[in-house]
Amino acid sequence: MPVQAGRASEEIALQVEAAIVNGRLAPGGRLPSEREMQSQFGTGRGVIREAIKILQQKGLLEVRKGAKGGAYVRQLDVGNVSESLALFLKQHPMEPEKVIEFRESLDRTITQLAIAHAEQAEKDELLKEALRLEAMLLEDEPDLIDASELDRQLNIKLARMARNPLFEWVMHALQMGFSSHDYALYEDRTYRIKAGANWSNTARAIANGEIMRALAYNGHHYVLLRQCIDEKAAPASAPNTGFLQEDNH
Amino acid sequence: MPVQAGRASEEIALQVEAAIVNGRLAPGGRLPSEREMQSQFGTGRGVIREAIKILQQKGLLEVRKGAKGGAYVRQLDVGNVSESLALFLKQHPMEPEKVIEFRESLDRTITQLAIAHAEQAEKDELLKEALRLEAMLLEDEPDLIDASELDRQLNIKLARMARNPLFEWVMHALQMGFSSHDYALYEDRTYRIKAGANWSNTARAIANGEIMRALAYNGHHYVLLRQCIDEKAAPASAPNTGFLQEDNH
DNA sequence: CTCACGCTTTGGTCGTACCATTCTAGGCGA
DNA sequence: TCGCCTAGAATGGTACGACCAAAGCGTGAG
Repeated sequence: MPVQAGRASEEIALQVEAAIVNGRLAPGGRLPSEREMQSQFGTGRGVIREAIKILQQKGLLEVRKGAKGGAYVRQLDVGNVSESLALFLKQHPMEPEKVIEFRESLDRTITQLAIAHAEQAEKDELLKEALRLEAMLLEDEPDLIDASELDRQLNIKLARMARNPLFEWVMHALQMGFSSHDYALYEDRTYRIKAGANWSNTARAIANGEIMRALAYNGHHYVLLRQCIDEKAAPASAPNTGFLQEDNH
Repeated sequence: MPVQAGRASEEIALQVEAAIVNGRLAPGGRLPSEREMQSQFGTGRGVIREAIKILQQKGLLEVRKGAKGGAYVRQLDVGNVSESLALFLKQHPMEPEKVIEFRESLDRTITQLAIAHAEQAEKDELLKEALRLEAMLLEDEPDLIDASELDRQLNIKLARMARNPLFEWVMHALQMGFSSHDYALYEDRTYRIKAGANWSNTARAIANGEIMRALAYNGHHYVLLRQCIDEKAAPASAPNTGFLQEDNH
């Protein structure tokens, strides 16, 4: 059990991670207390704490304090992966066109899969939410924060309807990485009205199982998006700022 | 600067992360030594170390010891995202069909973009490598490790030719997450020969700018993949195992 | 029977000391 | 003068010990 390699904390983290991945430590299970592990591994407590911090950051552990506290094994969710990708995207700003290109490709497949795999109830639900978004965007002074949040949820919902976790994951990550960007676009009144109408048209086509029509509306969404961006880019010539501008604490 | 919130280390980690993402700390830059930060933040050294461990795990920092050592800001690379995804996939095993579905969709777009955007030299290079892979897979006792590595590189190369980093990154992440699977498939002699031939056909079509032909071969790849997986899933009992074994050349 | 208090467990933080590694500068020898 | 080599400084890595804060649990008073 005891270790003496270069970085003891990472070694311990690897051992515990292996135990978790191999199922020897099931989700919900609890690791020994730090002081116990300290003596089990024959190391100082700081090392144990650092190992736990590593696994906590990976999303494998959840730490609670107090009696009956300790490190509990957690079930990973897409949030961790999305967060990782989002962080990466923040460090690698890229032209909006590239993001659009990617999302457009993704969206086409998702739409088709959703039509094929999702329950009718889900499709109706999607339509209902889309109509709600459209109504929201038609108001004189819409709450843009709420609207873009709903937009995000619609995208996630649609991705989930594709019944393939990978699409859901990537869409989730993209939403996290570029949320601020989407928000800015809705400030253009013309765009938001057209986009809202287009969302409900898309959702209606999906609900009716009209694949080609859904894809057409889907494509139209990206036409609108590109038009809007081209207009915004025309006056000022700052191509790739915008993602890093948010400076909150 | 000093903090007193619940988890001091996470608070500090957030502050430093914000500084990095906002560009106040450029990649290659160096953070103060632990003992300096200890006094700057008015906290114990353990807290500083844990904060650094968090950012190190996120891939934002690289720590070197000795004189001129310390925490250096790192440029994130896809490796971190891939690692995160791989871990997630380990805890959430999903049907190969879902992965294939996703990759197939991605591959179609990548192929089209690559034909449209890549230089002719790159396309020729791709073809050359594909031919090398095909020759490799035709050997009696091919080195499957090398072959699957080359396969991975081909996929990455093609993704890079699409001139959109997002495709490259996602493809990279997928390759890392499923490397073991790919390797196993090449053990099937029939599959690896057909797949090798198909790779060079695809690359040739791309080099010639024949979009539809390239997409056809691309689709064929996934037909082969699904056949191979289906056979492995349903061993010996299938009535047609016999004639699928014979080679086609 | 209920509620509050205090005890126990356990993570969170601080401080110090010492070790291991790495770079640097200055001295010593050829 | 040039080059190697060693001593020292800077810095992360580890250990130990102490105390604080939160959270659960049990017991005793009302």
